[in-house]
Amino acid sequence: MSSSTEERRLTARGRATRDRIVAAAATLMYERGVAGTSTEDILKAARVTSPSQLYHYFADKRALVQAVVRHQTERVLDFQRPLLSRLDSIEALQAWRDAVVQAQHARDCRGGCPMGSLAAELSDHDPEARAQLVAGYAQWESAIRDGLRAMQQRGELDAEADTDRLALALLTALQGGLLMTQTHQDTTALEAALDTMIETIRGYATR
Amino acid sequence: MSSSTEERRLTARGRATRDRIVAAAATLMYERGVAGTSTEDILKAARVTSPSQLYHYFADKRALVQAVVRHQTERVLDFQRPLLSRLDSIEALQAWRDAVVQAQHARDCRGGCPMGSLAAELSDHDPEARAQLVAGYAQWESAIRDGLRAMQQRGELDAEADTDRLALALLTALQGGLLMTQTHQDTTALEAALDTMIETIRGYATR
DNA sequence: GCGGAATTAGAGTGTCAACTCCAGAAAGGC
DNA sequence: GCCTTTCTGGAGTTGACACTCTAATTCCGC
Repeated sequence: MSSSTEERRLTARGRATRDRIVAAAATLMYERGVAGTSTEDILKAARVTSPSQLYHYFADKRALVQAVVRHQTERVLDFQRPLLSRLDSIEALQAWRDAVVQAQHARDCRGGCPMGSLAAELSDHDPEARAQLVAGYAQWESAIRDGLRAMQQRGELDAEADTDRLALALLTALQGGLLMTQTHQDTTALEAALDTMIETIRGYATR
Repeated sequence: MSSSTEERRLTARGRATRDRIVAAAATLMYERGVAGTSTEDILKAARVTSPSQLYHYFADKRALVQAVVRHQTERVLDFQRPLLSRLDSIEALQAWRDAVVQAQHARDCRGGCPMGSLAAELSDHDPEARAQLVAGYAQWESAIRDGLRAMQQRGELDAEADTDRLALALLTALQGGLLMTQTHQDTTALEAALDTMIETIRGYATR
């Protein structure tokens, strides 16, 4: 009973195949949705020969899905944190915006947010997955908030700016923008949403 | 070959059962997702006794899904348009915001946006459904834009306010807010996103 | 090296979902 | 009324998918 899901003792090889399964599942579920990817396809993609291996590491598909949620949360935060941790100006905020927009183009505007697509599919029917996603969003939100607060403490932002609310609004606009990017297959909505949010934040700039 | 999907001649009874099928499918797919609802469940909910009836009106499940997309788009716009068409002040904009937030509470913050959930699930793999959704969002966006322009023409909004961009940003923030509402099971993110957007718009108010 | 645990193999099972077929009942058109 | 088309009923088919079982193999600590 180490972490939330008790992980039995894993040998190096065991961990490797477990990781391969999660990574393959994450990729496929991102591309085809959770319901749209079969365990068989996952095994094939992970170069694993037998279903018994999957069920050796996971109780059932739901448990695997939860591991995928954790995996994707980690990936997103690993991408976001370095950009957000050094927010020291409106320009840095715009650099973050540009990086996000560019990341969408890099994947041809398909797939949306790795967390957001899981959220849309799972929130209503998988309480554990939902809880994981809420926790992930909380981390993301606080990374943004920390960035804004850093700006504020540097004196770039007015002291009365509500960084909590702005961070949440920014994250929310981003989620909407990523969904719209996926549907429209272009980033104009994402750009409009982020730019308008940044415009509001700029309104609090001390200049 | 009348409309996009050729509709054969339908008798009154035929149209009635077809409508019942679409309505039942829409409800179930909204609650359980498209992949999560079986044709069998749809038939049961629509009080239709045989699968042959479903396949009499729809070529396959995909075709039914597209009808559901149209159905939901219409429902959303029917709810939104009356609120948006009489935007004549910042207060009216806030009334719209309140109505949207309240609608989420009315459904216990579950389900998200009827169009957004379909968009997340279908955009990447059903081009026809995606096209329908893009068209639906365009209508929604222009309803918002018309409202903002009306405010502008009344002199409530500065002439240099970019209503096109603001409308798109508002819709995008709303989509993100509805997704976050679904995941968090509360409306704080939705409120933060919409309020921040409205704050920006207020910045253009001539007062 | 040896004992026990972790890992892998692969065939198999039961269920369920999408879809089909054919025949019978209702309903218009004239 | 009759003839054509629409609509409905219900049994059936096919495939896929999540998951199981038993047994073999590898690994690790000692």
